[in-house]
Amino acid sequence: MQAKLKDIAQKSGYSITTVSRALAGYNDVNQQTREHIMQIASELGYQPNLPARQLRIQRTHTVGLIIPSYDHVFSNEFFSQLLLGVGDAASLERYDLLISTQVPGEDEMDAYRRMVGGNRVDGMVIARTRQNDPRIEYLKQQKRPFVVNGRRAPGEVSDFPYIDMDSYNGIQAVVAHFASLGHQQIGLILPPENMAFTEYRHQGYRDGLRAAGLDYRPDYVVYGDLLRTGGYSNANLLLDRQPQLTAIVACNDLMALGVMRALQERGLRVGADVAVSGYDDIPAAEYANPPLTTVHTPIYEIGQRLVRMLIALIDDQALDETQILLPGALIVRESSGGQRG
Amino acid sequence: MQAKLKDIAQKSGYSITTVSRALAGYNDVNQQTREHIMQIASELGYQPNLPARQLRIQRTHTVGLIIPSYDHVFSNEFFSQLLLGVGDAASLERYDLLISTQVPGEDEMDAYRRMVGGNRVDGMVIARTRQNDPRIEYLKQQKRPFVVNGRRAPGEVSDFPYIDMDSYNGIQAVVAHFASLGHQQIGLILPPENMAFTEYRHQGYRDGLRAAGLDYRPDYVVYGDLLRTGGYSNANLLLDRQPQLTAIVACNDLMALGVMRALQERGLRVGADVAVSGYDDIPAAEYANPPLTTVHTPIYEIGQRLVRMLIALIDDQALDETQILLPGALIVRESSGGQRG
DNA sequence: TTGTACGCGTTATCAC
DNA sequence: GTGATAACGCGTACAA
Repeated sequence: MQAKLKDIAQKSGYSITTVSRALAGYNDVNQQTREHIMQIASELGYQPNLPARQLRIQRTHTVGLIIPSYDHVFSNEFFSQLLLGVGDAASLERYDLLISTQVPGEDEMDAYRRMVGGNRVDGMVIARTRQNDPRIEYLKQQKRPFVVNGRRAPGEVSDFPYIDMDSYNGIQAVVAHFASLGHQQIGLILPPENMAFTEYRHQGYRDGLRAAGLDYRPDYVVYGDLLRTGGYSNANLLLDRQPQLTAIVACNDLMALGVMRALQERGLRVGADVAVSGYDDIPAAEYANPPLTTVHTPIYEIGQRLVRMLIALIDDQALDETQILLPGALIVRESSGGQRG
Repeated sequence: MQAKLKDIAQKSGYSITTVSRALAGYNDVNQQTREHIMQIASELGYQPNLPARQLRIQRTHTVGLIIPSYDHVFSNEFFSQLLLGVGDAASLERYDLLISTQVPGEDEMDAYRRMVGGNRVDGMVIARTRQNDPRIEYLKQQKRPFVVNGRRAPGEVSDFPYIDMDSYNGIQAVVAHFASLGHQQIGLILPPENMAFTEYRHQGYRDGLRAAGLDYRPDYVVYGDLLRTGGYSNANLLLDRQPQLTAIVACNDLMALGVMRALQERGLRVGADVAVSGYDDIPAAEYANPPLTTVHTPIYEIGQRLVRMLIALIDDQALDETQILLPGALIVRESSGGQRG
């Protein structure tokens, strides 16, 4: 049997109220009384019953995060980093983290309704926004605190707190880098079309080419799936049709690794024959062979900052910044190759 | 304002009791009444208040998992896979997952006391057992359901439900494989000394050598940290002192990737000059250059099965198996090289 | 400084 | 079939 306030009250001779206040640190309780009570509490191994407390104070001290099912497949690295950032920052504020992985068959919104509508969390972290994201509508309508990793697609209004990476800039920097090495035929493997950030990257590519005086060619551009296998198959697709390409910009590191594998199977040297870049800078990028040029994305830090924003919102504190765009840093490694002849 | 039973009761004209029973699917309520009530509930967007329900029925429908702080650093892949397995299986049973990442300063057990003692979860999943693990003692003493990934170290009694991989066998298979290729000087990079599975792997190595008629040499063995950097530095350490080594067995893939990097920096060809193997078979292993020989470990599946075991325990069902040892499968790839001259 | 009384929203027991 | 009523464990206004 678990010890509860009542047990401590009986054993100490004080009322439940006094015990509650003593343990909660109220200063209107006699010092000796408090010590006595705390002594007994620790003897009994007292732990407050959290559901009861939550019901009473209407607060859970918990933030929620739902992992969409399609994320099981790709970008594990992304989610595990985000999760650790979110989890660490939450722990520091003594918040817990409630996770639900959405099961494939189920309506995505059910998980949100249970967590939010069921009062299991004080606020939500949303990741991987898509175009017309229904989760955001729901949370706005419920008037529950939430923060988002990723803004909406270009053209849509992002009227909510978010932290996003400036992937327009990131891809632009990659293209400028390749152009400065003398590349003129630069292919692009985009994320899936319905992801919010896809068009930003597409535009970054376009404008990067223009800034370098190069033409945009639609047949140099394909949509991938953010997986290694997607990089592999799309690189083959691209090279079958456009063998003149000397550089391939992949929109994440996993796809870039797949691209490298495809090149190597074709007997092409990564870097020397075809330059390759990724995006995200996951640990595997540095350890790839050759090491992968990429854009560093501070996912862990984004997770941390998101939670701090969220907790501030929950506590009704004013936020200094509610919409943050983080620049990515270009990391040049050997997969860039050298200056072109 | 959130709709509660009371609101539905008022609007429908029935009592809270009847509303509760109608929504819970009791069959002692009139069919028309039920439909009427369900209609109103959906109009009001009713969602049951979970903390209240939890308090009342003394069940949370939640399983807990605590991520130790040292795991932030290494083996992300391990934890993200485990987490997804746990999360998916939990979702299928309509359980949620409460995560706490232990903050570095805090006493590890505090997180467990809050989760378990605070009645936030019905049971716990424990991962990465260490020698003399205090978490297991605590949960046994609390008489709370729990399942463990990993048994205790050799010599200790594992009197609790677990699923572990048979890493004794796995490493033995690797050594046998290398020996069959003609290797006679085989180095080993172990996990940290205090991890429960370290000694199993050590013994697998020892017995694998003996089975192949090779001598065990303590100076061929070092302890790593399961990180890429640990593999890198330990490979250099090993090769500085024992340049005659022709094969290095690393106890996880990350370290193996670090070993490969060290070899390549020394101008040695992975496979041809020095064979390398890892353990776990994370996705990066297949995509390494050259692809990495390793032992496949079904972490995702282990996570799933652990949760199913745990939920069975919570529901007081009898388990057919409570202690499961899964064999690992040797995956031979190019980092093995070929037959030795 | 301490105690009494009440309510958070739900489910379960019992009577009608 | 349906409805009062109590209880889960806690926090807090108010009174003493």
